[in-house]
Amino acid sequence: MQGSSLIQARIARRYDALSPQLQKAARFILESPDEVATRSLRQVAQSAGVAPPTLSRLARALDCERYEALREICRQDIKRRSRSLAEKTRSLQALDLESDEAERQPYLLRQTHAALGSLGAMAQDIDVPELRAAVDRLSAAERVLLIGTMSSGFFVQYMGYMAAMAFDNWHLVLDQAEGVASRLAQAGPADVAVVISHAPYARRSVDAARLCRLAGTYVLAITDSAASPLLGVASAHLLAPTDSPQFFPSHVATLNLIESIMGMLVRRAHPAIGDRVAAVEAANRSLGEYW
Amino acid sequence: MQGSSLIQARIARRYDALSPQLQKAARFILESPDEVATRSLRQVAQSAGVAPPTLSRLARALDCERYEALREICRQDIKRRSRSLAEKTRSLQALDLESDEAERQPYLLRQTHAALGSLGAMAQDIDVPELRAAVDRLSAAERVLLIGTMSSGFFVQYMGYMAAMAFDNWHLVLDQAEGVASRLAQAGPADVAVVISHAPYARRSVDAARLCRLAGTYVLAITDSAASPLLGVASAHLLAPTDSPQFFPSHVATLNLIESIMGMLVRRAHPAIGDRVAAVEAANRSLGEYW
DNA sequence: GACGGTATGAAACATATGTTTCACAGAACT
DNA sequence: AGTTCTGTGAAACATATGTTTCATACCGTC
Repeated sequence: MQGSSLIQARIARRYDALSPQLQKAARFILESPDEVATRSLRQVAQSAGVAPPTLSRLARALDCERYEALREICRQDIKRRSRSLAEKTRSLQALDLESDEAERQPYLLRQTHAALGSLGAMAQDIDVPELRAAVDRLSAAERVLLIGTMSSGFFVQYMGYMAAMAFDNWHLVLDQAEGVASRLAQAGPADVAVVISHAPYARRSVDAARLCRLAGTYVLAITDSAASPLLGVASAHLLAPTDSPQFFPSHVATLNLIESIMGMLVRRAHPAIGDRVAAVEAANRSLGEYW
Repeated sequence: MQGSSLIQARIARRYDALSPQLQKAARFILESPDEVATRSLRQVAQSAGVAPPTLSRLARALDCERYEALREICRQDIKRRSRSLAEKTRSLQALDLESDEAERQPYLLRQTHAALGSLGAMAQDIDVPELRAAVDRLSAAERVLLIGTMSSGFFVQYMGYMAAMAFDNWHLVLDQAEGVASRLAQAGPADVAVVISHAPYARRSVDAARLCRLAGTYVLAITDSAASPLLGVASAHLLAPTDSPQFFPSHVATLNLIESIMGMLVRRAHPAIGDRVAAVEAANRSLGEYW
C-alpha cells in the first residue's frame, strides 16, 4: 500500500527480492507500462512471456492490494506524460508559475501559459502530411475564397491581407458585402475555399461552406474542435485549440496556423513571390505609408 | 473500413450523422481518449453518462468492427503521443533556426518554435507594473481610441470587436474612414489611445499617435521593437516580438498581449460585464447567427 | 534418498466485460 | 388517428478476466 506513485520506483525497491519469473514480469512492465495500463492481464502476461498468475502475484509483491492497483499506477503514468507537453514547453520558456514572480504577474502569465499549451497541442496534433496536402491544394487552386464571420472574420481578413502581397487570386467573402452570393455562385471544382470558424459557430459560415462543397469546391476548414459543425461539410480540416483562462477563447494557435500556412505557400511559390512582395512594399513606401 | 488512425479525424468525419447520445459519447472520447484506452467499456460509459450499449454502437457508427477496434485506436493515440512528445519537444528545444537541420524540419514546427520564443520573451520582458498601469488607464478612460493601419489594423479591429462585447466607449480609428481627423480632434486628456504598429511602421499611425499626445491623451503603444518610432511619442509602451522564420513577421505575441489586456480589463470590471457579454451572445444567437 | 520449502503453471472459479435482444418512447410520415 | 421508423436503456447472454486452488517441479538440507 505504501510506496511511490511511480512504478519504476516501486519495482526498484523490491526487485532484488523477487523470484526469477516475477523479475521477468517486472522488467516487462518497466519497459512498457502502457501495455499494463491499456491491455488485460492475460494479454500482458502473453506479451511478457509469463503465466497470468505471475502478474497477480507480482502486484502483491509490489505492495498492491490487487492487480488493479498496479494498473492504476500505470494509468496515472500515462496521464502524467500527456500533461507534460505543456509543462515542458513552459519550462522551455523558463516561466515558473509557482514562483513569487508569478504572484506579481499572474494574469499575463496564465494567458501566456494557455497560449503555449495551445500552440504545443496544435503542433503535436496536426497531421503534417495533411497540412502539406492542404497547402498543395491552395497553391494549385484557380481561386481561393476566404470565408469567416464574427471573431473569425478578422483572421480571414488578415489571411487575405498576407495573401494579397503574393497572390492575386485570393478573394475575401465578407458577410457584410452584398457580393457574397455572387462570389459563392462562381465557386467551382478548380477553386479552394478556406473557412475559419470558432465556437460559437456562425451558421452563415457553415452554410457558405456547404454551398461551396456542393459546387465541388475543395473546402479547407480551420476550426477549434472535432465537434465543429464545419467538419461535416469540409474536405479537409486543421484543428487549432482555443483554451484560455478567460471566457474569450484565445486565437493564438489559429493565428500561428494561418501564418504557417502562408509561410509554406510563399516558400512553395519561391522566387517570383519575393519580387511581388518587394513590389508591394516598394509601392507602399513610395506612397509614404512607412516611416 | 478504416479512415485515419486518429480518433479525432474518425469522429470528425461522422459526427454530424450521429444521434444525440452517440454525439455525447463521441464528445467524451474526444475529451479523454485515455479513458477509453485504459478503462473498461462500462466504466467509460459511466464516466460519459451514457448506457454501455451506446459505446458499442458508437464504435460501429465510426466504422469499427467492434468496440475493441475503437479502443485500439485510442491505445495507438497514446503511443503516438508518448513517442512524438519527446521528439517534438526535443526538436522544439534544440532547433536552431539558422542551422541546416532547421531546413529539414516541418515548416509548422519552425513557425511554432518561433511563436513559442516570442511568447516567452514577451512574458519575461513585459514590465508588469506598467502593464497594470496601462490597464488601469484603459478602464478609467472616458473613451478609448484604437489606432492601427496595415497588418496592425486587423489586430486593432479584433481588439475593438472584443471590447464592443463589454464596453461602449471604445472607438476604432480606421485609416479608410473619413472621420479620422474629426475623431482625433476630439481626443482629450480623459481619453486613452491604443496604437498598434509593427515594422515597417506606418507613418500614419505614428502621426495619429503624435496628434493624440499633443492633445494630452494618454497613448499606449503596442509595438515590436525598442527601435520603433512609436516609442518617441507614446506615454507607455508594451513590446511584443515578431520573430518568424519567414519574411512575414509573426503577430502571435501581439495577439496574446491583446487578449491578455482584454482579459485583465474584463476581470477588473467584474460582474456586470459578464451580463453584457452574455447579452451580446444572446442577441447574436436569437438572430440565428450561431449554429 | 527423503523431507520441508518455494516457485511455477494448468485448471477451476467467481466475476466483470462487451454484445445482443427486446421493449418502449417519441418523432415522422400517411 | 394510425403506422412506421429511429433512438434508447434494461436485461440477458456468451465470453474474457483476475484470482485462487492445486499438482508438480525444483532446490537445498538432513
